[in-house]
Amino acid sequence: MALIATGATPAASVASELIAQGRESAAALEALLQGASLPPAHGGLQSLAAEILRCCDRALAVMRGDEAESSTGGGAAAACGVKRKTAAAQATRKRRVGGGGAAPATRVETARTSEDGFLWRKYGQKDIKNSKHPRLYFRCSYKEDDGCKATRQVQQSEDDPSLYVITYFGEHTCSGKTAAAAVDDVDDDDAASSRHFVINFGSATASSGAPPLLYSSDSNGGVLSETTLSSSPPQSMRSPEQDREDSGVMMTKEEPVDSRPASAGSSPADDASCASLAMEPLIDNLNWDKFGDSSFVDIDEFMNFGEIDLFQI
DNA sequence: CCCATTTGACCCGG
DNA sequence: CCGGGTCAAATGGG
Repeated sequence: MALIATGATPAASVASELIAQGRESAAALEALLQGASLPPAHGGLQSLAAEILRCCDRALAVMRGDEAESSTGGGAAAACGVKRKTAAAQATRKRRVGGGGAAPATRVETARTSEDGFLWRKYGQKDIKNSKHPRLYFRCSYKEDDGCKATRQVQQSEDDPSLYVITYFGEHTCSGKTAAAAVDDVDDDDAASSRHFVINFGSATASSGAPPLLYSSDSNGGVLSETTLSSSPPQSMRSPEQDREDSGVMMTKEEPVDSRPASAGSSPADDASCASLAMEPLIDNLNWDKFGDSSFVDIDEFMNFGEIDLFQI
């Protein structure tokens, strides 16, 4: 349950973390490029970003010792299947979001709320045993109708009040609509169909053969779901103010409760598994939209990559 | 009036 | 029985 899956050596952990950060950046870059509605000429840039992303992924996989799996694209699914047992064991609590499927989890620590581009609706809050701060539960806001099973948990870090631990579960099955819709909102739905892009990791992925979204790992079970953040689409709707502070996370209120004795304990609580994902049609394309209107710069505001660490659980 | 959040109850697995 | 996750009625805001 160490924070970092790569428990091997400290150095490895650090390296892994760094790579993860690099991956984040690459993903962000890709997202930006994607969203920038650049002239076709820039397609190369995207591929490049995708390539970097891929390399990071592979590096991470290798460090974890999963290289075999990661390299085997379709294998990912297979690998997952193989690991299924492990996964199943861990994913004891199926009841989670998807009910049926175990969802891969990605844990992210961020200084600020990370705007991942999706709209989340809070559906619960719970005080956790050894945490001073409550854990907030969110699910993809966009219509359960659409059946999007993505959820995420947000909790303020114990030690560092300025950090928030955000754990993502599940995939955004709302692919077609959610993200796009959200983005569209900016203008309104009227524009609906016309303006959303679907990121095509395909090429990158294809080459590696692995679905960009998940990687199976070993017992520790981490599955690295696609980077929640990086990929995050833009979508800034709602009130500007909200976007930033409250942004997806909104700790607006619970935050206040900051001082309280607690021993920490990094609880690995999250259960994740790759299992089901593999089975289902890989959703390799969340819809990303342009970061739109605001311009890339915004991304900085939304997420502070420097402060984000991605962990596999 | 609509809808997201709030908050306590309920449910499930360990 | 406990801890954690989700549901759902009530509430507040826009």
